[in-house]
Amino acid sequence: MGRSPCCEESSSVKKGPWTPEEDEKLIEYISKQGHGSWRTLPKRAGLNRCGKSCRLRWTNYLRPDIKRGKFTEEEERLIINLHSVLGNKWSKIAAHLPGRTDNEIKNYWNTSIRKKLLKMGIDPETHKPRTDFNHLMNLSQLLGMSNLSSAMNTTWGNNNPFGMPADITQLAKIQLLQSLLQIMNSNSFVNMGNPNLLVGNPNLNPLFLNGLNPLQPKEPVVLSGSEEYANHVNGMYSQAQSECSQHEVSKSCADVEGGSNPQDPDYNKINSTSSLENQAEEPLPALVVSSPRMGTFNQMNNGCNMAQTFTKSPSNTIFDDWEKFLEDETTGSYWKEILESTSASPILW
DNA sequence: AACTTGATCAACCGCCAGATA
DNA sequence: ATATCTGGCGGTTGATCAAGT
Repeated sequence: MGRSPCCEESSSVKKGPWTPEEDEKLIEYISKQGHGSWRTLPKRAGLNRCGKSCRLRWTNYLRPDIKRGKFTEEEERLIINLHSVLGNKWSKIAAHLPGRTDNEIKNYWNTSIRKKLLKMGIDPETHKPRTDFNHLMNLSQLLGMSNLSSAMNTTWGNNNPFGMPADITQLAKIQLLQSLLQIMNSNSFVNMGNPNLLVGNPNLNPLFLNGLNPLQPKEPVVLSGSEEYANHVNGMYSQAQSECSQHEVSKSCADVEGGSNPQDPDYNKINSTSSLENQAEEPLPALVVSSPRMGTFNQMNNGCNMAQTFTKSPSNTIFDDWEKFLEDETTGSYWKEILESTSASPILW
């Protein structure tokens, strides 16, 4: 069976933006008669529109309880939170945000949140760190440019036409580090569940959480762009996890469309061990950089043959960038210090 | 001022599942 | 049991606007 037409085949119903007059007609009709059958509504209301179009206009725009304006931080957090549990079930997510429509939430996700998460190296579909090589290659190329830029600076000084802002360079380095570690995490090289990893070793402390720039220790980090958002999202995730442990998500999800419903396909997912609760067992790595270890790095390199799977960037692989990065005089001493001190401490990962 | 680019969002399209004949 | 209808949903498109060049 093919798709059934939502409107009379013969009718030349109007499409496109609604006029104020049409809105008025629709509001007046529904407020007096209720919508009844959407299919027959347009005729009854004197509208030359498809029933589907009327329903959409009403539910997404004209309904009296629609909330307008920017999404609040609280709403944004809730959306990310719910999306991690429900996925692209916009209507179910919308059920938790009074006055917000599924369409609005979907748009907001696609235009804003999704991009922010991607920028942060988080896969918006899985809510886990991205490990795709394209992302790494982009960082690698950025890093390559920064290396070139440094070289040019050395040669040309302030007249370097390829000069890149220092914070961009550092951001690229940070993100590259983060991505590499995320790959290691996803390949079980790192036991992120081990609290010692982040807490036990002072050098392995989350590098951003203490507000210090790992590349320039003792200097406060000037948060801008994605770093700022990283902290923001970090907050969201940690709060989401804590809320989840307080059953907020389970509770709110169970309330979807009139309460906990064991027949709801999402019921088990939501009410048993929710994915967020699973994350509590297998917590999401914080959006921070742990310090690198050459031992593990080699292990990764050998164990996965990852370097072989990389296509070479025009100048080098990310491992070459890594090497350059570690050799970089401006950052080298700090990282060498970390490497030395961590190699002396028990292997945590 | 003109043009380009990117972001936003209302609206449409097509599929699906449940209801009904 | 099957065909058809209907409402709902998620994905996508395109118009509009703002910011940048």
